Amino acid sequence: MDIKRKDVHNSDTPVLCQACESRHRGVCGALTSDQLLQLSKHSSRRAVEPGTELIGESTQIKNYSNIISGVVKLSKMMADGRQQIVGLQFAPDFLGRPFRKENGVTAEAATEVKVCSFPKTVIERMIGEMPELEHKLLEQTLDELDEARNWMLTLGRKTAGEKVASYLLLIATHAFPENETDTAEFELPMSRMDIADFLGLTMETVSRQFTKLRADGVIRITNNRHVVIPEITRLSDRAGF
Amino acid sequence: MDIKRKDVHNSDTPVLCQACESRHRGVCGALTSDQLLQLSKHSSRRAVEPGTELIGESTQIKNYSNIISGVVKLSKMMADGRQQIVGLQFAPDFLGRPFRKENGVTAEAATEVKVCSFPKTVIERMIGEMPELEHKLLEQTLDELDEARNWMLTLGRKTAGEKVASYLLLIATHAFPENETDTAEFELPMSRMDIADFLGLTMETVSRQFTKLRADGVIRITNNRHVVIPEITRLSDRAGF
DNA sequence: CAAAGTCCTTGATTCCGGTCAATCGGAGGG
DNA sequence: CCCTCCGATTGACCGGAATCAAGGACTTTG
Repeated sequence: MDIKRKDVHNSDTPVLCQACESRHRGVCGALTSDQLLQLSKHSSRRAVEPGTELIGESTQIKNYSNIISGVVKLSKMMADGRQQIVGLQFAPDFLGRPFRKENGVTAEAATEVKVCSFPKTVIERMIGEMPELEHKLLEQTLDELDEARNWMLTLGRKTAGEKVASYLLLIATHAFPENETDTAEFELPMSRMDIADFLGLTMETVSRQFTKLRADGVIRITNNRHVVIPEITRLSDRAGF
Repeated sequence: MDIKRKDVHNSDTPVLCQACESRHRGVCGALTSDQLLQLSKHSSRRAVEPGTELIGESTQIKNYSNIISGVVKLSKMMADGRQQIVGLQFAPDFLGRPFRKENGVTAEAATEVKVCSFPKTVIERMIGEMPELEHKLLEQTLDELDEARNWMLTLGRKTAGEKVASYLLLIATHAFPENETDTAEFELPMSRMDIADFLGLTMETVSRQFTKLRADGVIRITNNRHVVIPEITRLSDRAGF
């Protein structure tokens, strides 16, 4: 596993987990600063490169993590290699399946990812002691369930064109949580293959749909990853809602 | 709304909610008998016919329910009428989206359904007071999320044949939670159209796949709804895992 | 029992997206 | 600079599921 030295802290030194102070959706948003300090004694931060497997589908879970930055893809694979990405997680989401030994999905870094991890035992004890923490977890889980169900509509009933438009809107929304203007500009966090695995399509079909959006003047792409959407309402018309 | 008289109780009379005593996954499994009695004062039971809408996609939620018996389908619809069933709920699941005014999906009775409902205000107060209740909710929500993600793999990556086999296995599993033998026999809780909407297919394709399974001797069907699967392992080979 | 209705099945044809294969283009290395 | 590598694009063709259209089985109604 590839760990950048500068981002690694010895897990015995008390480190204030910075991710947990800032935003609303991470596990630690529910904690007081005292509790945070407690947790920090057991936490360790690290940064990993794109492609690094953070959690295996049927490996034992030894620790839970908060995502500090980057995008994590959750995926499932069939015996013959067919793959489906079943969710994306952004900072400051919580990573891990509580109350189970295995978590049923593979978590893999899509971009460079920084995480802040705690041992399973510590976090599960804290859940038992602090109802606010469990409440936070319930809220995130309910949000993830809503997202999963939204995506099921996309997978089951949308055309390739609508799927790609929906994907771009999803990423644009996460890149600019409260965008006022009608223009969006961002880096795609995933390869064409990953996008295909997320949309239940092939790489080639995704590529053709990008080409069509480009030809129609709805989007502009440079370096394969950098996207500009001048009028995002024009794109959402194509997503089919 | 069609309510069978004999199943309706006046919500002012204290009624012990029987659904809540028996099984493990409903909300009330976490409650003591005293708490149950409390809740019963505000609960009302009713039975509805197949097709009855229990919760609208964007209607205000006034109450939450436990499913006592029957199957409830959760679905989403696009502006042009395309529909996707995003989940099935069986007794003793909890029905409703806590902490939100709207719940984003339509809940509709697939079979005859009996539910036990409580006002939103009562249950949300109880959640705040009783951590066990919130824990129960978190566990159900996590299970539903696992199921949703499993189904995303089915929707995105399986063929029509594999989808239908997966559906039959899902229903067989819920009909016989711990089936020892290799034979399964049950009633399909949904029409061909519903199954299609669940699998992201058309009615015709579902029908053809049933015909093929019948021709291959994997299943037997009578009255369109009654299914016998002599060797369920032979079916799961076709589901693709 | 006929008529109508609902749900399901079957057939003929079309078309969207998959498959297979060639090519492009930027990044990096000798 | 050429060469290779890798991801993305493009093209030709194919196939699985959708679409359109009948027809069948069963139930309900008068």
